[in-house]
Amino acid sequence: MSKDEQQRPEARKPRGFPDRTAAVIAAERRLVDAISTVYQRWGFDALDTGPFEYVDALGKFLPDTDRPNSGVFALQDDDEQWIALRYDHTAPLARYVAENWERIPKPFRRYSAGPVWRNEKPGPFRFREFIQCDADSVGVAGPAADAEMIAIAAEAMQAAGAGQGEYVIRVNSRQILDGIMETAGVIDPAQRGTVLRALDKFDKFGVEGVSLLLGRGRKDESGDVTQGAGLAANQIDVLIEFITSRSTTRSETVRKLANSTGMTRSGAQGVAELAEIDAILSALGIGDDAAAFDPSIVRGLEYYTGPVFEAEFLREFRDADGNPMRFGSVGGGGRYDGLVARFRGEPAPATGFSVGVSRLAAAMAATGEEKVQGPVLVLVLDKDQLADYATLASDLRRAGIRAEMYLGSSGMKPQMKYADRRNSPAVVIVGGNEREKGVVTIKDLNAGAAAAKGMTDNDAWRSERPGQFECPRSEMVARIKAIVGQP
RNA sequence: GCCGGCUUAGCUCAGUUGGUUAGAGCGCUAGAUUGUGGAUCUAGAGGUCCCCGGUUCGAGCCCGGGAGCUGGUACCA
Repeated sequence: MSKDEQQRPEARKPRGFPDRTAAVIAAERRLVDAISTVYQRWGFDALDTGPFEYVDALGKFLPDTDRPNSGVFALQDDDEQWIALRYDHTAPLARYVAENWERIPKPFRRYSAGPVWRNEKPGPFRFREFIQCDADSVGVAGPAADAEMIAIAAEAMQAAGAGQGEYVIRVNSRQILDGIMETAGVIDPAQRGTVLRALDKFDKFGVEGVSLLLGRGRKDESGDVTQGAGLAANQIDVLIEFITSRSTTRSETVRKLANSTGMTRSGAQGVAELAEIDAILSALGIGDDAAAFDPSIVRGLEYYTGPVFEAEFLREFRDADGNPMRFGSVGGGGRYDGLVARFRGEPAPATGFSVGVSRLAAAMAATGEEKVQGPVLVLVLDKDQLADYATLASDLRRAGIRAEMYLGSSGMKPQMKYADRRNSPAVVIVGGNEREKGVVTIKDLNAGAAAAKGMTDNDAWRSERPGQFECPRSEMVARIKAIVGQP
């Protein structure tokens, strides 16, 4: 091995930070654009904060303040203060609002789209950097603001391309969850955390799995055991009955919850809020299929204080190997009344919603739903005619058509292959014959490929030249516009 | 983080009890075709058998350690 080779770095990529292809980027832009438009229309103003925040401003919600790098990406600044990349848009917003409290209008409504970073184990369609599209209202108390947020979430999902029945916003209330835990006799805060996390797994593990997690614990596929909450059978019954009390309509679910025995004061208040949210959603035209009440929704732990909601994309995708894959949650939000107050000591109620754009975009690109059309390619056959080829490409660009002159040094066949790989819609061919006649030859590559499908004989394929035609130079732009579908 | 599986050509994978020069399909490059992306045929290029150490006359294969990938689980503010 030469010295040179020993010093050569290995070309490798840190995991969880995917290289994004043109198809993914196109999907991301389309989603960010569509969702931002919804937020804008509902009266939110754009506001972006920087990528870094002080660790203490990101909050007590860090899992372990002694190890500032677990969960977030943190580093020590010149002045020895710890700063960290934001893990969502909500915490930075709370800091901004607290810092600019005297200047901003209240209620304060803003949206933001941009990357956030989480230092966690990445998985399929789960990244350490991803784009979130976020809307928040600060300074608004009461269920009307939450109902609005839920309606916006539904609109955002539709804007992202989810049709009727392809998505659902599941709604629950932290107050009701607190109430039911009190009823079940779960008092210890640590145990409450374990119980909430167990309830949140209902979607994944069903009644049986959640019961195990609430009781002794559960063994996973690999044989590893998850410690349970250690509840007694009668306590587990109360909680299981609660999370399965979902009905097909919001009003029926509310009725069931209201009638459930031993409901506490906090629980009753939560139920009353859901009833109000239901009424407003109905007035806004949000049906039971678009927004449902689901007692098994929990969403994280620390900062939510009231209604919580989760957006689920129901459409089934297939991965590269053709295996069906479900999305699950692509967004979430809820009421977080304590987050701004943390900085100020006076109440600042708030509610918000966030869509995880990157996962959606990556899946859409993976399923081929998002395909990027390449440029029209002007082939270079005679090296002494470069100026002429450059003019042809320029004429196309001036008409708004994506076009390039071939810049390599290869022959015609490699140029055709290049056009194919770029997913070009067409190539422009001008050789001696065409120049003499004052025409160009245009080859519609998609039409050519379609026509070639039935041909098995090479000579026929050669002589027929499917998808190919000559036209006067003056008609080139118009003919190519027709091929690329541009008016 | 915890538990499991995997790692051989660009990709997907064979590789016998530990035995000479490690294979296939696909892909890639070139030609058959003066100027044509598919198909067919022909030829060619392409390897640190993940890394380090051990056992052995001999290791892709056995043993120990490490790394990476992957699935489950935990965490997900």
